[in-house]
Amino acid sequence: MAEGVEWALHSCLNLSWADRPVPAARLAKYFELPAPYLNKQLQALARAGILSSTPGPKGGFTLARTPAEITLLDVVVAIEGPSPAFRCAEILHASPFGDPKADYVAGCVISHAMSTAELAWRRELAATTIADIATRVADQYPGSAERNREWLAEARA
Amino acid sequence: MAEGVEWALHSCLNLSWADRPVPAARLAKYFELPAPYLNKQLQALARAGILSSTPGPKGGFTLARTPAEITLLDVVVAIEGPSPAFRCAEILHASPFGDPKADYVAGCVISHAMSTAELAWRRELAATTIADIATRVADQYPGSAERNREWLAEARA
DNA sequence: GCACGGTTACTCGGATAGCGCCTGTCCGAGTCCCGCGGG
DNA sequence: CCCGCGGGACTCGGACAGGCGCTATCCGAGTAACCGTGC
Repeated sequence: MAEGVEWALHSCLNLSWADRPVPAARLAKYFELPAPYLNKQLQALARAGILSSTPGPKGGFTLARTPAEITLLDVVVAIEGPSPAFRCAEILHASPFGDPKADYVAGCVISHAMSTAELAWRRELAATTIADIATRVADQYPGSAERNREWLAEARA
Repeated sequence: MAEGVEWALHSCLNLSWADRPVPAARLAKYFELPAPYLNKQLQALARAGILSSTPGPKGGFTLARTPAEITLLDVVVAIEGPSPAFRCAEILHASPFGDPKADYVAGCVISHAMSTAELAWRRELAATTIADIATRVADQYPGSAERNREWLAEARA
């Protein structure tokens, strides 16, 4: 899986603590990441309607929705794309007894089993929101929310 | 996900029908796939202990275990490798309040959530065996087992 | 003191190289079958 | 007719190029804040 997914998730979590737009460079500084590339990932999140971007001074990125309305699946799909990891190439079309005009995405038993497993994965991701993550972090590391909000609001580097 | 996984799964299914060794070239011909590359995938399955290879004429690949003892997860792991799709890079180490010597694979809430989802996926794959697939195919496409066994036993192309 | 316009600096946004992994290909080592010759 | 042996062909096994997607980077368009000026 693309490493940018991890960055995007942590960025969304950080943005859930901030109370005003945070520039991509500031978020990148937080994890010592290359700023231009993180910017690219945040753009993808903005295109997906997860983030809202405001240009100009004092601008940056903000969550476009409530943290409770952003699931982990939303972020993963925004970065990785909507196509599933296991894509049935329908190789049964070339098999000796295969029907060239059959729909093997639906008819192939193997494809069906893999899709079922992947559905379980997606269901799990869709059941967890950024708000859930934030709650657990607050529970596990008290005070981190306030610390991070202040840090993100500090003078830009 | 690597496309070779699909080939490996279909190959295992075919081998569960065969009653004697099948050469890689014959399996490749079944799906009109490039033989040398399919051979490479089958080698990986053999290294993982899923297939058993016998050289020489009338040689080829055979299932090393009962179809009921081969799960989809076994095949996926043999091809894709054991490392999970989402690998926590522990970027929290670089964060302003991060502990450089903390274990963020276990401590990071995001990493934990992603691992949970991936575990659900693996659990689903581990619950399905090649024998299950074969049963469903026999149920859905009657006679296909016999047809395929005969075809695989035919003169090599 | 207030309103307004120009300047400035800061932000996102998309277009552009570099690298690693998967895909695809090749040839060599090993092994079993088959035919031939001898007993 | 039966047994042993050598040639041959077929199999796997690992080493070698090519292509695509993720990683990393840059510079330009747009916009809001800020400051100076005039009223």
